[in-house]
Amino acid sequence: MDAVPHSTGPSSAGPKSAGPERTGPKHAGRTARERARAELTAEIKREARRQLSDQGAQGLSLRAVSRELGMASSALYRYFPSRDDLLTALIIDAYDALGARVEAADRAVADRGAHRARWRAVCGAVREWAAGQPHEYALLYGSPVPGYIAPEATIGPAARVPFALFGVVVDAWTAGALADPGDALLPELEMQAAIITGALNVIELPHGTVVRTGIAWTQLFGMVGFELFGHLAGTLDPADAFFAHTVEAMATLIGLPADPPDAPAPPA
Amino acid sequence: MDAVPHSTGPSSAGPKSAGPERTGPKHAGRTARERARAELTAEIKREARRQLSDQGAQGLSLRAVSRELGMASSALYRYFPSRDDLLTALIIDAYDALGARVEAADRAVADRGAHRARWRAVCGAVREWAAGQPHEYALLYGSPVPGYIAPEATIGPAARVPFALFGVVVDAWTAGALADPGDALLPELEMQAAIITGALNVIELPHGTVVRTGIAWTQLFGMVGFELFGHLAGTLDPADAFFAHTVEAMATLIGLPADPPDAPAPPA
DNA sequence: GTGAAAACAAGAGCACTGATCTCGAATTTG
DNA sequence: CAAATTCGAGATCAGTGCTCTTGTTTTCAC
Repeated sequence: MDAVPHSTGPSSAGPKSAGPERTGPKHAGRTARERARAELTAEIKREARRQLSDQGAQGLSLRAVSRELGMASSALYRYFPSRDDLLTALIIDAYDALGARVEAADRAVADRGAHRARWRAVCGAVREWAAGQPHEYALLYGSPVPGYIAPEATIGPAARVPFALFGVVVDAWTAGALADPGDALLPELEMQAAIITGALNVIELPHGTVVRTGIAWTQLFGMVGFELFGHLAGTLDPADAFFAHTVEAMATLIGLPADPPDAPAPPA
Repeated sequence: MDAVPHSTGPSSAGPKSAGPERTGPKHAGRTARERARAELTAEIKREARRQLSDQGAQGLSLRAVSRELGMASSALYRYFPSRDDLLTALIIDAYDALGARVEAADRAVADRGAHRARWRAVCGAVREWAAGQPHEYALLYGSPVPGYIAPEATIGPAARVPFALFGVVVDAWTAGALADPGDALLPELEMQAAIITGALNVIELPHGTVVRTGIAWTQLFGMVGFELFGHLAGTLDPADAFFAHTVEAMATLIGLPADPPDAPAPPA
């Protein structure tokens, strides 16, 4: 997600003081002060998320948040050193919310061997989440907001969706349901596919399949973003059919076989 | 810069009064005042675009623009009723710049029958333009900036890229170089494909091909956006190979045949 | 030409914003 | 209990988009 290793350094969420880390993450908020701090932090984020959902990142105002919470604006800086840090915290939360939703959608498919149904579920979950929280989606996948350097802490949560997508493909492959497309790859791409395969903790996965899944990944977010940001208006605008069709087309591109007949059929 | 004849219309730049339209669009700036107005408008946009390229839409400040131009900030409102209107003007210009670049890249392929080469050229032009003006790309395809309602005047310029993509496909089809993929489409999608086909002024085009081109269109922008916004970092980050490979894969998905041997070969 | 009408630039001002600093009050820690 | 730390509030600063008023300049019709 971000190329610079030290990213924000001391400027990410939370107070910069290394502070009372001695207890470790045993249970939340030992002292009353710590508990109050955690609660207030959560409350700030909740109110900020509310404003974000209302008017987008542009309309998120520290002063408005503090006003709504009945505190001075300056007090907010004890919890988030800057507006961007608050935004970063919201970004991480949003990545995690989306990731959790997607993973849940995958898990909800009872038949773990119905790979195409799982693929549908994962893709559909992305679209549904985006439709439900358009501003948060825009925060994650739209233009980077400030000058911005994506903090290190976001790359983990951000990877959950591609992990879910690749998880389905890996399962299909290890189940023997996938054929090697036998694509010829450029050397650079071959190496990158190898790195991805390694990150997936899987013995082997045809590199052509890896790349095709990458194509489907970028396609999915391109399509969802276009729908959400109005670029499909006038042509593919009610995008339900286009989306459903495309998800199948991408599954076919990867090579996911049709599900057994008792699996949930494609919508409509 | 702008292609639409009356350019801004009543709602964007310019005073709201219908004013001196009697002369018609014969030649730019008849009276001295009109000429000065046109020049200043262009100068404002130029300076605004400069600031945009520097710090993104977030960093575009009316006051800074006026300061740089040596005028009072209030005077700027005679030319653009609001900051969003200035942004809208920049958006339209950017769409046109991108569209012109893409169309030029297509035209630059001498052999009009080398459809795959033209496809490569068009896709590559999108990526190159995006890399060259990341902030303007973000303005067009990132999160909608204000509360925002895409003004009517943007849809024309915005359509130039998909038109260029479809143009290649239509040419390939009319040249008999394309096979009907014979995709089964949902009724809604079938209707939308018919609408698109109608908008293309082409007698017939297999609806499956239309939809596949739509898939490639969304994939292209998803991939370019992901690269530009850093979502490929750590995996497919130097995206040249991935991009080249994917462009070919999408051309294959549509059914564009390989070019004749004397045509420019795929890069690398 | 001349006088009315329209367009214009500038300045003051409003209601905001993010951010910093200082100063008492509360709380945790030794 | 005392010292150290954390905390909240107020004042303040520089900056923003935008509006309104005032006086000047240009244009247009007679």
